[in-house]
Amino acid sequence: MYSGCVSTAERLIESTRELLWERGYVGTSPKAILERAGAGQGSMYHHFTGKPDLALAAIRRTAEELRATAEGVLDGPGTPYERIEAYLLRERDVLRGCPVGRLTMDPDVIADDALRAPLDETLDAIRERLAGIVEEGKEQGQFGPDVDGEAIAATVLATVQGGYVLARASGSPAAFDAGVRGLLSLLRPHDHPTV
Amino acid sequence: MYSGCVSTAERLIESTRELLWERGYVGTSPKAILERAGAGQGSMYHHFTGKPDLALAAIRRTAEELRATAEGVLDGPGTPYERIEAYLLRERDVLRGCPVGRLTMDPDVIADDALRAPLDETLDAIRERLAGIVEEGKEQGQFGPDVDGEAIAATVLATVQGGYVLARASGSPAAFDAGVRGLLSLLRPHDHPTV
DNA sequence: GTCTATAAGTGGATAGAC
DNA sequence: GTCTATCCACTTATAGAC
Repeated sequence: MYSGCVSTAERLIESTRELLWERGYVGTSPKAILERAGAGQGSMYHHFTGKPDLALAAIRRTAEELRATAEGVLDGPGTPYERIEAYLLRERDVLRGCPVGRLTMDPDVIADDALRAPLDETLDAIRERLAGIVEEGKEQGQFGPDVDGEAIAATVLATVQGGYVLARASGSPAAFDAGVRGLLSLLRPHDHPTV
Repeated sequence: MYSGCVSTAERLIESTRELLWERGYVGTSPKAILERAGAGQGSMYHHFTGKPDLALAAIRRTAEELRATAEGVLDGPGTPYERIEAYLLRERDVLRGCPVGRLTMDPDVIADDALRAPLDETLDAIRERLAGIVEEGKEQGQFGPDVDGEAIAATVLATVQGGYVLARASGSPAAFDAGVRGLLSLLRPHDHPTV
């Protein structure tokens, strides 16, 4: 049960965030949220219009938080390669999966544009930021002149999201780490033949 | 509603496979399965002990089918690079996601070793097959001597699984295609500096 | 084998007391 | 604002008729 010296609405949102991460949207009931938040039915329907409304608030916050974390690493110090490496190697609770990515497998989230929007915006923003870094690396000669920033950015993000899938299937973070290691070996700067 | 000239048990399994793909395990109710299969409660509990038992049969079949499809492409003709390319470019209904991969986000599947096992076995088999192909490519000089087959295999599989995530978030297959394109550009054979 | 009937519990939401 | 009571449909399963 979520506890802390905060408002009921706040506790409801935080409880929902936890449950959405653990069980997804379909797997999360108002009852479970209320139990964890230590609140009654009335509180929830006073602050929110219903489950979708509360979930929207929770998803928005989770998406913003993930975006801030990712951009914090990507805007850090180092060469373009080093920043992508830092992003790929940053500490993650791999077996929990990505709190944003996992929601894309939720039919009720994907069916609702309002619920899907925060996922799209966050993943897209990270992708754009990665693409810019790759282009930077190209200009500096760290990556070959023939690489496509947008494409590589999608590959990097997909490797992370897919790494979670492989890890959860096997019950071990090893597959995630292997995928990241493989990608880094492919990205690692070496002499580029001038097209 | 699923129809066809087959046994009731068969229709139940096929209906479950469809629903598990569309809505996951938590989002699939016996009632929905029975409606689609055109069967009554009694039929289901006659052939299976309950929802988990029926889901297990469905998941096993889906996992085997995916494995056969993937290995069919990977064991096809062509150089190692071409076979990996064929795997990455094979026709997919991208926005539906991977029928196996999506189940890894289902808490009740991951919590049950019997339900999780088929996912693990299938993804692991594809990974092993990919790793072997990369090693083959190394021997033939198509890939550099420093690449790690196991790691690259995980990267390839993760890019596919993560591509589904990005595509579903954006509501378009474009991100999947971009990720694959980026990966292929990184894998494409070129002159390798001898370590 | 397949059907309907039944049942205890949950899902999601409303009403009204305090 | 928060609580409890109430509601109806759904979930999962069992019982027993045909």
